[in-house]
Amino acid sequence: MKDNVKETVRNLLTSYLEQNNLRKTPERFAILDAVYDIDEHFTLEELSEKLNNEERFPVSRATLYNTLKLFLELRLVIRHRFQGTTKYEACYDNNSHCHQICTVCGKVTEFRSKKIIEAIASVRHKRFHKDGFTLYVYGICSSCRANLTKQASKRNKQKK
Amino acid sequence: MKDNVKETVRNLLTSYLEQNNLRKTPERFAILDAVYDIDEHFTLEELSEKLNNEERFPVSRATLYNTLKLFLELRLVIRHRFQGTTKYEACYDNNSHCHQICTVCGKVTEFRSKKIIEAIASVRHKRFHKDGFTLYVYGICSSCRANLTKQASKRNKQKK
DNA sequence: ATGTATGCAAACCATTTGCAATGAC
DNA sequence: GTCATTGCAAATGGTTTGCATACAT
Repeated sequence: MKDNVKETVRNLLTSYLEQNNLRKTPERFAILDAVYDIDEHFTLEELSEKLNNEERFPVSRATLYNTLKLFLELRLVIRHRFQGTTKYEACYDNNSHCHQICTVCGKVTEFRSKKIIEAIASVRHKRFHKDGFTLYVYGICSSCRANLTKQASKRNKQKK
Repeated sequence: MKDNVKETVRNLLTSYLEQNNLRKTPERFAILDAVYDIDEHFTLEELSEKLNNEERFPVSRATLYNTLKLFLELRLVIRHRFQGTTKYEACYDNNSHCHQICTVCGKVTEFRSKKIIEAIASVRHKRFHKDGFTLYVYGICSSCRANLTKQASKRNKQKK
């Protein structure tokens, strides 16, 4: 992740903590840094490992949950629930991509579409100040589709 | 939900079960009917209550989970994970609305946008056959925003 | 008759909670 | 010194699993 983004989110966190009389603990900043060093989806487990290894800042599970909750409220991260597993993702300066999910194998791919972003931005909301979005497009990937076709023709042969 | 929709999804389920040598149990059809009688998000708990009361078809928790899983695969329902709670929703003939979520109070509202639907439909995917989407637009609702402003000015007074 | 589906109860496991110790202010 | 925050361990609760029974085919 770009350094200026990391700096910006650190500043966002700092001012939020100051304005709300919360404490600027080293844990919080270590976790924020780690989150913004990952360029993709990650599980809490993976984040924990990253903080434990890599000469970083080991943190308890409870603190990880607490801090990610704080970041969620601040919209510094978003949380996805893909097929049973929970994944997080840094979203500041990174909230404009869409997710394509195969409903058979569960594979998640990202894509971008200027048209979609503009369409979402153009919607006027009543009594609501919008600041981000998550789009999941569901379907079947080509390899799963091929498998399904194969299975179907197999079944037909058996019947004959 | 419109009767012709209920009929259509019953047929979809029937042919899927037949094609895959699965059983057309009364439970499955009772659950499908109940799901398509609810016009909004619902929890598994609420679905269970609906089946228990209302002269319907009481079904065990395990079967509910099994059956909803089947419906998810068939894309007869979608599953949302809102702020800790899991909600389901009938999605056949009902998959074109978007969700607006307040990140402070968690309130979820639906909205529709032809422009967004068209933008999503217009995207060409590589090796992927799209058949539905879920859009969450995050932000702050006006009442939460008002509260935040109130709190902030309170804090400022205290400091003086 | 066969094997899938159901229902119960137990197991699971990610997440939350309670509380004592720590440390930011 | 005060009180928010951390970390541990225990509790929670939604979801899954195993297995005996029921029943669709």
